[in-house]
Amino acid sequence: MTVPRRSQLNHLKYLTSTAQSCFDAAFKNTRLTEASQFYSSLIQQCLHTRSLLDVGIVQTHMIKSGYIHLHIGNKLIDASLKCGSISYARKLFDELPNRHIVMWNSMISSYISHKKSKEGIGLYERMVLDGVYPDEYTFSCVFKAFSNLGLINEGRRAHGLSVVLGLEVSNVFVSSALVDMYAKFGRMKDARLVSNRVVDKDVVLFTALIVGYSQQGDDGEALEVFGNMINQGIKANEYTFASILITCGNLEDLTNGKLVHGLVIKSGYEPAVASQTSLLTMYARCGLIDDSLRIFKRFPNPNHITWTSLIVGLVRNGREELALTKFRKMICKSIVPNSFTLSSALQACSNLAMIDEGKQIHAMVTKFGLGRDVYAGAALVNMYGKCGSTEMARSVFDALID
DNA sequence: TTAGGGTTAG
Repeated sequence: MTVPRRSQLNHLKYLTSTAQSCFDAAFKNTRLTEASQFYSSLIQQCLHTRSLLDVGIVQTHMIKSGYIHLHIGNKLIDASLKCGSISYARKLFDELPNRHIVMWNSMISSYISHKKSKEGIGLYERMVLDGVYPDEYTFSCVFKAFSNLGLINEGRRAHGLSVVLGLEVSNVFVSSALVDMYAKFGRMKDARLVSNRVVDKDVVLFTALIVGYSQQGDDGEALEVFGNMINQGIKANEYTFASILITCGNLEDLTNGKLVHGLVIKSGYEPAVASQTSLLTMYARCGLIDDSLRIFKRFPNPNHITWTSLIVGLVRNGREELALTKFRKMICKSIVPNSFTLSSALQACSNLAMIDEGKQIHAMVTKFGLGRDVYAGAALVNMYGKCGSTEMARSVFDALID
């Protein structure tokens, strides 16, 4: 049997609907290794077409011809995931009598990366109950799911298992995922303990630690960690620079902010959107709003985060009128504002006591489904209160706590 | 077979 080409998948579709039995008879005469090669090639074609329908056709044919083999079954699951259907992959996964660790990991990580942390953890727990040992790939994705779901005790239990299996600090992917989990739970002491035990630290581990300290309000420690990283000869990347610039901004530390800006240019990360946005925020926080405006002008296509960063920076620096001009311009460009953007625009209205503009933004809050958002709600209450409309402030407040 | 970690706006 020759290796099938694109046309053979079409041919298989044709056979499936018309002369299935003739093809099956011919197929059964071939040897198993050839069948494996045949199906592998067909699945490969499904990956090119990214069509779940094709995966289904191949699967149906495999079942009908009696050729279901673990190796091929795994390939089918992989193809279904790559075609974007977790539910179809899960159906195949549940039907397989023996599952390879790779497939457990593929299923779990697909759930978690598609914001289905609960399902991912459910499968992880079933894997452990089934006596399948999680490996470094399993741990590198499940810790994120525990922090997404706020399950600290379960996360700590999984951490314990990774220690027992000798994977806690021997694999930096596992360690950095652990550091990130503890940081998200606000447990920086635990994050630091894990990090200290890692021999081969890398940029991701350091970045997770820096972000953790910064988000817990310990920007001084974040800056110190960054210094340690540089001293150890580990190069910062786009993610690290974006984070450390925010740290400098929080500290209103223009000296270090400019020093980092120099490093960003030297490292070639200046064009990166996150670096630019963080630079803009750092300068705004340090009171150099004109530098922020200059950086903003260089953006060819600013996204909603960039626009919002500028608006927030302008309001912070007492440039509310320009903030509202930029806000209107952003809306004209059909960039959808979110809770961050709208609450900042409302802050500008509040400072300027512009109730009519505030009312228009109130309508947008409702239009974009943020009527129950606490930040937008608080900004509305504040705006109506400052503009002397206590009745409206009260009504928004009551709707919020209802 | 082939699967994995960290950024930017309150």
